[in-house]
Amino acid sequence: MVGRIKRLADVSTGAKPASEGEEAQESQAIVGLTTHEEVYRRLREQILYGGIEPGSAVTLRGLADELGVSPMPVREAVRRLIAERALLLQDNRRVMVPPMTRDTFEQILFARRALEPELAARALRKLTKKDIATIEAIDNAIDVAMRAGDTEGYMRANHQFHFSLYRKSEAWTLVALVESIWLQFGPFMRMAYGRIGTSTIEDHHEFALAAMRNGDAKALRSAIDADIGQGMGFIGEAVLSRVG
Amino acid sequence: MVGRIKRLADVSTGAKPASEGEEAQESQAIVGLTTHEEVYRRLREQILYGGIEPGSAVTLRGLADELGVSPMPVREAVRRLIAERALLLQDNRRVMVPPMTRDTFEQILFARRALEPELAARALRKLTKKDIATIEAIDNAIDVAMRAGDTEGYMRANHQFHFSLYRKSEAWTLVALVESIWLQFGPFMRMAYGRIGTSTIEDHHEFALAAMRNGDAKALRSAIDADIGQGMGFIGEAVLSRVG
DNA sequence: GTGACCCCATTGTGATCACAAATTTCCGGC
DNA sequence: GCCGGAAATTTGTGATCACAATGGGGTCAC
Repeated sequence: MVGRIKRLADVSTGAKPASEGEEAQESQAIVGLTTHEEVYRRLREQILYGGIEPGSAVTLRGLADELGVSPMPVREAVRRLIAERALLLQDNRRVMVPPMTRDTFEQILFARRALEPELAARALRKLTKKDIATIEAIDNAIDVAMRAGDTEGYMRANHQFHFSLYRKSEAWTLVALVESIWLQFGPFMRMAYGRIGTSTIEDHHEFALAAMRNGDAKALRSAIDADIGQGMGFIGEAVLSRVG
Repeated sequence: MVGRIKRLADVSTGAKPASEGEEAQESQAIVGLTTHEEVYRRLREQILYGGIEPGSAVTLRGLADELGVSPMPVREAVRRLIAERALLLQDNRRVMVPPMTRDTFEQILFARRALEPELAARALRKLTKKDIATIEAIDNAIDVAMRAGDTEGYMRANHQFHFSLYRKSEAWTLVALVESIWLQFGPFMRMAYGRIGTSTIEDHHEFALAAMRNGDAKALRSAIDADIGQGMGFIGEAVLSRVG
């Protein structure tokens, strides 16, 4: 059953079918993927874009039935996400989306500011005009989703904005660290935007784009840093006021 | 077969049986651990302390036979380590300890310097006299192992030195990031010391300990930073001269 | 002697079954 | 009516089986 191209049962996951293009090969590339890998990506997206509420439990057989596969590949996908700290294995051996605490949140903020501006600066050196145009297009998509109040669309586009930049750095080790970090605050971003809406967002992407055009590493660093500070401040205010 | 206390076949893994004490509960706590967890810890240690040569392949059935368990828990343990980037799943679907490249090495160095001094500084605020004494004892063990040319003993003690400090910060999210990073350069540390020996090591632990005693965060930060720079420089020189 | 092709062993992947622990539900006693 | 305990269900864990793909080794043709 390895290379067999078996489509997963097409459940309503809330994920847009093929509007990605971000994960290098997305819509067309189900071919050749293991079931485990496909389950992993689905779950990952659900977590990253807030499809699963923090604190809510996740069961192996439940997911397996939902996706129309045996519990086996689900087990591996879930294990993988636990290792990435996107899911939490409790002492009960039950799995859930980890709740956010003020401490964790602050650490995530620190790690983001320590790593992401650097990634942006490294990417800058390899950025072509075409790359910048692509990122500009993504930023436009962000604006559209934002004005439309499309929370998930906004989150997808925002993720794309940052990572299509970071990936240009080709610093895969650092990118992997940052991806793991994003997985950990994704659900809360969704909670925040779900409460307050996307219309009030004021990101620093324009400054970042200007810095890219000018090849100004220092300015790009501050723009990314400011964007992180602003975005995380927003999330923190919206969510942490009532949580730990 | 869950809670069953089934000792794994006692294979010669090169790992000292119960000299740890570092992972909070080590020797006594096999009780109640899942087989998967136990396999994971064994593999993790082997990788962390250089028991497996970089580039060498790892097979599920091979490990399963070696450890006297079914391939199942091994699969999960390996998946987990792949997610932590301690192992690499190749396109062939074969698993190996990832080779080191100059780029990866440089990124690891950057990440370490960005995160570990901060962890040390955060730990400093919560450090008791007793904690410092413990760390001092570990540093003595480092000296002993170093002079004895006991490479693995040195690596274990060195790991303990850093993480018994970092863990005091209680910044678990950041500690997890750093643990993942250490897993990625463990095998190369071993290669380096294997080639050049441990007798020439000149760490900055004394400065770090002095800073701890004085409660001097700034000095502790520089000591840790210097220690990282020195240690990684040593590894880089020994290994990267002939690799990519 | 060398190269290509085919066969077999090895290995990862997925499904199913068996079991234990934890949770939930339900019933009886107070 | 409420609380406690026992039974049943749910759920994670581990083993075994089946299958496909990759890799290696051997053989045959030239």
